Amino acid sequence: MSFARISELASHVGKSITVRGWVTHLRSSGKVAFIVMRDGTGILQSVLVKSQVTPEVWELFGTLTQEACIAVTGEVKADARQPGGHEIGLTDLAVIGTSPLDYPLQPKEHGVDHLLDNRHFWLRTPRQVAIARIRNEVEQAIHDFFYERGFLRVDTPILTAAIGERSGLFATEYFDEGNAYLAQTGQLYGEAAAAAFGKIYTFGPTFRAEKSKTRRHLTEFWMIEPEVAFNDSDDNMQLQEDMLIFLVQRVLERRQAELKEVERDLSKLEGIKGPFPRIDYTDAVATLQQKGSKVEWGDDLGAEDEALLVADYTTPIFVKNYPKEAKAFYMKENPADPRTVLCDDCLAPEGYGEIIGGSQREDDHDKILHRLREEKLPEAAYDWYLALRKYGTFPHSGFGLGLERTVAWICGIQHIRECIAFPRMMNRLKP
RNA sequence: UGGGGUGUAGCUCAAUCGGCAGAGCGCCGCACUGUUAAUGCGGAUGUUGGUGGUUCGAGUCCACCCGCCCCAGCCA
Repeated sequence: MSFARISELASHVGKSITVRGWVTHLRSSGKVAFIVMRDGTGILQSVLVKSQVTPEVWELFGTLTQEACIAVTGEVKADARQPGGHEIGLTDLAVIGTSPLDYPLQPKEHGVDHLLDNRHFWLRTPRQVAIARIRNEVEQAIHDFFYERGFLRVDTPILTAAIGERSGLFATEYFDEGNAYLAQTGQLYGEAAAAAFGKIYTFGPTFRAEKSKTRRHLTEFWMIEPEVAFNDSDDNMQLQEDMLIFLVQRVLERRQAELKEVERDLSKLEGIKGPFPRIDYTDAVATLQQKGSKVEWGDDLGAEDEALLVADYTTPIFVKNYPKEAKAFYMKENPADPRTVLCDDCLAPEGYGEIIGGSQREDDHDKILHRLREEKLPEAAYDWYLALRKYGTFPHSGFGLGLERTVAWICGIQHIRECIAFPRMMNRLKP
């Protein structure tokens, strides 16, 4: 007996083959019956004609339920009516795993709470499969992008001492060392690695114990953080732009079927070309004030302000050189305006908001120590980080790309919880 | 943590002014040889999120609590 995946059926037309998978739909017209099944590579309909199969097979069909795992055997026929272009004329049927009648998901609309409670089953639906494949394409494209450009991937620790961003930390006991914290960023390690390897990137999970309940936040999310020795802030933005264009192009080239499944407006993605506008924070504030915003110089830009700015553009935009107070301690002071730092937020179009935060890093030992103290951060935990500024300090820049936010934008998905297999949110630790 | 919603059958929702708790899907039975969320006919399915209160009478009004959703803040 020879087996095939649904995606491979084109090369088996006219032959008898066995396909294994899970029942998604059952239809019967008395003497003709249909089984629609899924195997992860596609959707396949098999046809049973009562007069052409054994009574045992016909009877077995009657016992099938949604999500039963089955093996169907029969001749592969080309059939233009079918989604995958093929159909099986069933001659034999076997049940690999039965499925009771109380399967929680039906082929119809469900509420999001129910879907999240049943995320382990929700993943089986066509839209979720498409999103997962696009995410996978984006991940692979990121690796390819950096590999082709001579970057080294560095895997940074997940258990850390208290370093990183200012917002909430997840803590756990760590032997005699006191508390360990789940990493909020790999950046500081990335900076150390950049002095060893020149161009590096990290790709890993990060954790924020923020009580955020918005469509753009998860407590556990995946971040990609390149760090490049001798890149200044402008080089940094160029790298971000090149990467985003590369990612969008790759998905357009290789994931047309999945983009169609998630009903993405392709013209929006096809319009993603450089150069992306680079707007100075100070100019952005002036523009926003003209548009009626109450924002004042020195404030961080809120979601409403960001949306107002982005509305004029069809590509991502950079907002650069924010006031020092609004940003992290490690960002380099702007020589042209010391009230500000050399940084950028990359805002995706269509209201998807910030997908990248980047900056040139402060490379002056005394300045960064001063900022550390201003922020009242635990100086001892940063001793090795400060030493990077002592032994061969170097100009360098990097950024953090939020993977789920990027996938949400590329897919046109409203909430990033659908862009990761098992989302972690304030109120979701299961499944 | 604040603001705004919402909670009724397994799921998605309806229930007029406070007056017999309903529909579709799914499920069960029957019919049907080409269905695409098949169709037609028949059937079973309820602690109306919880606790109290008002009332002759509460899914509906009031109070408190709980869950969930959306928005904001925090950020990627």
